[in-house]
Amino acid sequence: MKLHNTRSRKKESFVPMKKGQVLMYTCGPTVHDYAHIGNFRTFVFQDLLKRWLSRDGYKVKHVMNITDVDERTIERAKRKKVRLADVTEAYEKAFFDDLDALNINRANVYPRASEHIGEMVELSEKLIEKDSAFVEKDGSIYFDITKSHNYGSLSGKRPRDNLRRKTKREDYDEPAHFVLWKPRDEMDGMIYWKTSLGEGRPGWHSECATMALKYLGDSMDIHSGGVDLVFPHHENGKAISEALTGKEFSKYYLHAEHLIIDGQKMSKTLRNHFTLRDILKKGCSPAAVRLILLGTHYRKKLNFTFKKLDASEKKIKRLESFIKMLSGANAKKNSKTLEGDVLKLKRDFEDSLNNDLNPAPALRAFFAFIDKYKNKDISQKDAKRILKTLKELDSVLGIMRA
RNA sequence: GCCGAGGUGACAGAGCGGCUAUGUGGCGGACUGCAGAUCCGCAUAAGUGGGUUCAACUCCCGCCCUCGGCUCCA
Repeated sequence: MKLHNTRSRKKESFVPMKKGQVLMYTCGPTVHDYAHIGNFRTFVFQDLLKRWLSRDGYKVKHVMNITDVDERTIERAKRKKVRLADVTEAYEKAFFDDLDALNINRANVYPRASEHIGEMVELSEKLIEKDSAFVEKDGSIYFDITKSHNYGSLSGKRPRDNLRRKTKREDYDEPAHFVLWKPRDEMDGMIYWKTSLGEGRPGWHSECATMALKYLGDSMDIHSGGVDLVFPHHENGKAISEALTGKEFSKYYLHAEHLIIDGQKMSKTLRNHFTLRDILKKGCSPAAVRLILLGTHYRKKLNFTFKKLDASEKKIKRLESFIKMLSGANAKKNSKTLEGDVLKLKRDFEDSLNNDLNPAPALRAFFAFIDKYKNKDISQKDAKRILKTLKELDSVLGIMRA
């Protein structure tokens, strides 16, 4: 199986650290609001990856964090004048409901940032000890990127490149040290923790490094998220972890391109910012949404349109009516071509997904197979064989109703 | 300034060095009391200039154009 590694910018053969086992960490939602359809593009891609690895015989240990302490969650709680937990618990629940709707398999662990404050404090202290971090006058703790020998190697960015751009402005501050710990701030209201570092709260980048270390150990096989996380989030998480352990943070980095709506970037001002709920309210099936999110290769921008949703809906209906038809199959003769077609379907399906999880040829093979048999008289025996095959492949696609 | 993606028929969107992609829409037909669904058939293609080749939409080079990222972000 080949996967595109962001770090090398090449497709590489996938070989996990330990045979038969995959350790995977994916960046989860910030529970300040309902997750939008673009978030789910990434999560569905990761689900496909996980399902494919599982089918390939790997035992996958998957950790996905829940970011429940950050500017946005705090902002939301302040505006609604409720406790932080009231906001984050509600949206976390909504997130899991949405995962179920899209038939996304659960991770093994969903650690919350708020429950790992102690570990993040410890991490900051260790980094100070190692001289990889420093304390500012106001009590902030920054990671010193000049101490990281390969900072920028994941994203391909050299801090110098930004220097030129930034110097055009006044607020230029180089190098781009990033914050590990923020001292208590008036803006945060009552949200802070009393720790050995003083009162404050953690910075976002500490979170993934800390929880990955705790639940997966010093190194993992796959770290994944949306492209926007390549820099700075994953670059920083990598720098933190590697400064601490001296070991490679992750062997592979997989990043999903963004979803756009009608050719435009999703944004609230353009009023094209959709949550999964918004879309399902229009009456389409969750399976059709999943099929759209699945259908475009993860490294290409996915152009989401309602026209496409209609086409997707029709495809799901075609699949469902075919399955219904199978239950009534009672032809006398068995098909002579079926066995060969099943083998070809499986082979095409596997070749396609083994090639950096390319879904298009796999889906094409899947639906072409259905189209070939939907108008044929099928025996009961053949119907069983067909259904078994479709179900087997759907353990990866997840678009059939159970 | 730096890094990256892409230009295929009305639209969306694949694969492939020679063989009809496919879907939506359109057109013609079948079926149906009408509609819908379904089925059969038809049309429309490869930004631009060169190169490699017996053969290029597919490989190589130049040009044009579009788009994305560069410490809020999946």
